[in-house]
Amino acid sequence: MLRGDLANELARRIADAAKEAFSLDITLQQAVIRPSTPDRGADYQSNAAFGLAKKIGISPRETATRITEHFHTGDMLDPPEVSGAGFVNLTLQDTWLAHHIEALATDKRLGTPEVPTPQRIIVDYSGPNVAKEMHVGHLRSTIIGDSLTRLLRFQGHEVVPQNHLGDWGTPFGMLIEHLSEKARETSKGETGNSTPTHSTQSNIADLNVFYQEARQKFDADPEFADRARTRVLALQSGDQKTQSLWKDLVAESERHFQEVYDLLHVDLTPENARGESFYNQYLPGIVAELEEKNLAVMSEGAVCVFPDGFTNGDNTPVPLIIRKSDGGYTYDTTDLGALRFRAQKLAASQIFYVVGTPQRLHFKMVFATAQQAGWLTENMRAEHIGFGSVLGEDGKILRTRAGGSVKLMDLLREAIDRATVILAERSELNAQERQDVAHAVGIGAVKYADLCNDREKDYVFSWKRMLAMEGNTAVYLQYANARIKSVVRKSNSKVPADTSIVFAHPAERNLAIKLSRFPAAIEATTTGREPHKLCNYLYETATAFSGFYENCPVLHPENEELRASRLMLCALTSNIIEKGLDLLGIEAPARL
RNA sequence: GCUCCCGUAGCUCAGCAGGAUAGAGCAACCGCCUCCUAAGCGGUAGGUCGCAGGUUCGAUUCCUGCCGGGGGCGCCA
Repeated sequence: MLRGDLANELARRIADAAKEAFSLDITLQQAVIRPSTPDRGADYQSNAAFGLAKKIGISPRETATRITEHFHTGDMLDPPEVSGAGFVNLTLQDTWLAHHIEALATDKRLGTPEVPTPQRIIVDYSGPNVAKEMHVGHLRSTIIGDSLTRLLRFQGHEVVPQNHLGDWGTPFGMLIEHLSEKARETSKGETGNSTPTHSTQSNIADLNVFYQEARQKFDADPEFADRARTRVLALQSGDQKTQSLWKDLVAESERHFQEVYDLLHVDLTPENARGESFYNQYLPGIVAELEEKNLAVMSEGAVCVFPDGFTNGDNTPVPLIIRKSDGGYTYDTTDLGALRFRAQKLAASQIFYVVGTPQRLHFKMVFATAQQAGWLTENMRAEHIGFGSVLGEDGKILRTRAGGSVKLMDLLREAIDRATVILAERSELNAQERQDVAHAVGIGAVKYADLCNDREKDYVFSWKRMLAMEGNTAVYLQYANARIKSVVRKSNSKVPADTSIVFAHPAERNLAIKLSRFPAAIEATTTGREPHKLCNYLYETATAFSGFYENCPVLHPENEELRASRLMLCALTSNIIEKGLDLLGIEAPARL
């Protein structure tokens, strides 16, 4: 078997042995294959005997022994050994492992199988607000969503990213009114001969300042507030002048978003953007359909859905308000509209929402409602991929010293600046080359620090740790890869395809085992939508490489066979690290 | 009040379809550059896995309760 998790093959053999020994059919799960705990002299172990022993009525140890007696090693494994209370230790044969590595070295997919039935999957991520600068609150959604998109595509799925922009709602009345006034002031101040250029760009140099100005006016000036409210109505009723100003606002914001995405190397474009406003056209229909299906009812003047299974302890049902008593719609309605659109018009079979965990209840209720309405089915699933908050070193939500939200642009620039300083201290590259590398290192550090923690938990943002010269960081991986690249460069030779892998030192075999587990890492990462598992795998692999690098001279070994073998290990390791980093959305410079 | 999540080394985190002596990285201490990038490697020290019960041959992992922290809960999105 070239592609797939080796553990599956081992599980099959354990299952076969169990069948022969006890005439029992067990699943691959029940074979309980795990990578063996280190320093126990085995590559994998099966813990199947413990579960089986009870059914059969003999001791786990005896069960394990019977399994080993019927186990077919083929040329893949050494004879299995029983150990402890009933563990079956499995060790790959060196020659088999060597041939396997040789095959992986020439496999484009590095042993990773494509999914048998590709699906169209919507991934909803990033979702910044128009007329506001992107801030750390958007960081995780953007980074995790991007990585998931890459992972799913690598598996062979068709991914349709959707950037659900916050481009609608009552604040837009005040923003548009403010924009309108600023435009008037500017044109008054300009001299007659100046070309009446499209003025919005200069008017909104800083989106946050712009928003704050509008808010201040709204709070301080009742007449302005009135005009703002009128604007909301004008916007909703499609007033042309108002619509045009709104579009300017959206366009200007999208330019800003694009800058951030470019800096992050996140492949989101305006084509992926469908703002909340897009779904306005469907909202009355959503309410009507839910009423028709007897899912929506009037309650305290509002139209509500009370999906099954959501009560507030005292058995009062929890509502999804889909039309307010004033006739307006809420994000409950919009999310239902977006979901129906994605399921029906975009014909997705899965919809992933990469949104923070505080929204968990909301999505549960939206999905439950969509199920009752028939928009979601067995073959049309939605999944909330929640994530925790970014905390400051004080353990509270990350903020600036002034207490404001941290602008994403500032944060990313600082990451690059800090990387630049570090490179200046120790890089072998010239100033010109260092620029690109500083970008890769700085942005990589931010992304990796985010992705390497359990997605659902909060994590503490620390420059010191993420840009640390040592430890489990993006730089460590990038550095390991750069060293490999350097060796390969200096070898001045291509690795011949007919190279034989030989294990002369334990570090080589140790590395080989890690390399063979790339498919398992991808599998675990995608099924759980947990990028940190890929991070952990890459870190372990890079560590294994460091051990190899310390102990195994590549360019000047004892003989030519070793040189070729080691170069092949180098090349494969580099390919895996680069592919892994790529799936995390992180660049791997050839030199540091 | 109801509800969800979290609590593992001094710090930051893995591990948790129950399984062998609980792993990393920082920080501390001790070593290793006439040799492929020392942003590296090896070693020492550091843990009642919040507390108490329960299920089990076996629990950091599953269940219950408690303590501590955070989030969410009808007209913001």
